[in-house]
Amino acid sequence: MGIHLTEVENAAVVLKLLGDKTRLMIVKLLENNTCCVCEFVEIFQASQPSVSQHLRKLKDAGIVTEERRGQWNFYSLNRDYDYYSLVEQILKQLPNQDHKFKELEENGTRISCC
Amino acid sequence: MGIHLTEVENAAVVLKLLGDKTRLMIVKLLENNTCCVCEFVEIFQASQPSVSQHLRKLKDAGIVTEERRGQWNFYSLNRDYDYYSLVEQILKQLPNQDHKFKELEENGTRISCC
DNA sequence: TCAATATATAATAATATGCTTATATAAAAC
DNA sequence: GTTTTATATAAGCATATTATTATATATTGA
Repeated sequence: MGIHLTEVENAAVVLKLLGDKTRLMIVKLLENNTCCVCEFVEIFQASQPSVSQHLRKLKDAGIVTEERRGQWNFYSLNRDYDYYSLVEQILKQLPNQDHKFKELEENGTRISCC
Repeated sequence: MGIHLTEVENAAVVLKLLGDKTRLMIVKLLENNTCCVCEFVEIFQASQPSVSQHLRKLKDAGIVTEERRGQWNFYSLNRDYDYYSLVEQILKQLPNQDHKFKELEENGTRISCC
């Protein structure tokens, strides 16, 4: 988080990052899961670069962490993040989205990596 | 809130609105106070139209309410707002900012209306 | 009625954002 | 080693956002 910013300003940065439907859904899905890029591409029916760019913003901010496993990059919620409690409280207000993963499986579109 | 939007999408709209340091501070200050525009102009050292435009966005979304009293427009947090619990939880994560009002009084810059 | 005060609104310009397309990288499979 | 798969990055463009400047409105008080 930038130097010289107040707590409120830092929080505003976090909220702005979560103030995008794709990123907010990514973070909500990561609440209970570790996912690789391909799953998000399927779930959002979005382009790979678009998803990748959203993930990079979240990673650069420290909200999520990235872990390379072979060909795949797995993303997780960073529970050591300075503003994790803010993120946590926001996620608690949102309905569970884990059915998205089941839909992928049912459609047979769940990529084998994940 | 727009039609056809999911709960997560609606929440993203709220977070985007609060993802601006000026608007987030406005809403935090309104947590315990009812304020008119001139106070915000003083506190933020911002232009009157800038503050007015931020307040309009918050009002249009339903996050705050506006009440005309004579020449002045007083703004309050809308506790009947659909996503008030989300707003409330976010504000709980932020440090109290009521000292801002005391600073105005001490500087003698607190406008008489408020 | 006229001037002052408080505020809203409109127009504009600068900047930021998010997507697409194209390309680069890196690991795995053959 | 060449191809395939998964992903990242870069460039470009369209749109959105925010501040400024100028102006309009509405209330108050002389």
